[in-house]
Amino acid sequence: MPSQPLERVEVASTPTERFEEYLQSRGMRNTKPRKILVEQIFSSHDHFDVDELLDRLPRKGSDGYVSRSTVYRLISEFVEAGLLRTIELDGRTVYEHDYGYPQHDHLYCDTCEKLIEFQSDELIELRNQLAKKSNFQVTGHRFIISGECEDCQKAKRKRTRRKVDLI
Amino acid sequence: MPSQPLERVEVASTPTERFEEYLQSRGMRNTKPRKILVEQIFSSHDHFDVDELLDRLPRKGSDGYVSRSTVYRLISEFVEAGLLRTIELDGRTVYEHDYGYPQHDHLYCDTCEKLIEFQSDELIELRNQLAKKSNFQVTGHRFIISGECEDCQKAKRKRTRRKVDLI
DNA sequence: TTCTGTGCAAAGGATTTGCATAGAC
DNA sequence: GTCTATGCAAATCCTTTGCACAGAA
Repeated sequence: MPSQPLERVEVASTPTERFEEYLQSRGMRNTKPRKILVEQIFSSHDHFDVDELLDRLPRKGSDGYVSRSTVYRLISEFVEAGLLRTIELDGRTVYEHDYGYPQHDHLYCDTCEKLIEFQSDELIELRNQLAKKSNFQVTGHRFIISGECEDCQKAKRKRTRRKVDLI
Repeated sequence: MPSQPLERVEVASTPTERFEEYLQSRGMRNTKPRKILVEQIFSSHDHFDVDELLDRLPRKGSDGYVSRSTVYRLISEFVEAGLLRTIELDGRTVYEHDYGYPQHDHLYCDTCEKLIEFQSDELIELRNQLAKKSNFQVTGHRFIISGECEDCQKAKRKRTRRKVDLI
C-alpha cells in the first residue's frame, strides 16, 4: 500500500455537516425546511418538544415557515440520523441533542419540570455488570432520577418560612 | 399506656384486600368491574397494556364484560392506589404489579420486546449519591437497559450457523 | 332512595398519512 | 425533466369526557 499524505477524512464536525452527509449517502435532498430545522435546533443546547420548536420558527405566511407535519417528519429523520434523542416525560415527548454530545442521564424535577444532565462512568460500569449477569447484550439505557431540584426545595422552604412569619 | 393483646392490625395481604381498603377509605363502591379487573390483573404476574388486558376479559355481550373506558378509568385507579405501576416502552404504555413487589428495574429486549426484572441495591446507592451531588431530593427513578436478551442472541446465532451450513 | 359507577358515543390531543404541487438535483 | 419533499386536510391511534341509566350501599 503506497504511503500517502494524511487526508482530511470525511468527519462531520457540525450537526449540519453530519446531516448533509446523511442526506447525501441516501440520495436525499437538502431542502429549505431541513436547513431551517437543523439550524434552529442546534443553535442552542436545550430540550424541546414539537410545540416549543414550532413556536421558535416563523409563523405560517412568513418566509421560512415549516408545517407541523414536516416538523414531525424531519424530527424523526434527525433521530434516525443520530442527531437527536427522544425522552418521554409523563406523557410529553421531548428531544435533546445526541450528536456530538457525551452520553449522559438526567435528574427530572417534578416541580419545575427541569431536566438536569449528569454523567456517570460508575453507572455505565454498573449497567454492564447487571446486564452481564443475565447474559444480556446492552445497546443502551434510559435512566431518569425524579424528585425535586435544589431551586424548588429552596423556594418551598422560603414560602414556608414566610407563612410562619405571618403567624 | 395499658398493655393490650396484639391485635390483627389492618394489613392488606392480597391486592384484592388492599384495594377493598382503598375503596372503603374513600367511600367508593366495590363494583363488579372493579372485582373483575383486580382478579384478572393479579391472577398472573406479567406486564400488559390496555389492549392485552381487554383481550383477556369477556367480550361485549358476555357476562363480565367491562367497557374500554372503564378499563382506562380503573387502571388509573389502580395506579393511584399503588397496585400498578406504569412503564413507557417506545410509544406503548404497559403496566406491572406494584403492590407487594419489591422495587426493581428492567432489561428490555428490543428483539422480542420482553421485559426482564432485576433488583440492585448498588443502583439505589449510586442513584442517591448522584442526586446528592446536585442537592436533588429523590422520590424515584426509571431505569431501563435495552439491548438483546440471551434467547434472542442464541436464536440469531443458530440462524447464522444454519445459513453457513447451506453454503 | 341516593348517589357513585358504568357503557356508550363523541370529543380530544398527538402524530401519521394520502395526495397534488413545489422545488432540489 | 425527474422524482423527492412539502403543505394541507383528513385519517388514525390512544385516551378522556359528558351524559343518561344501572346498580351498590
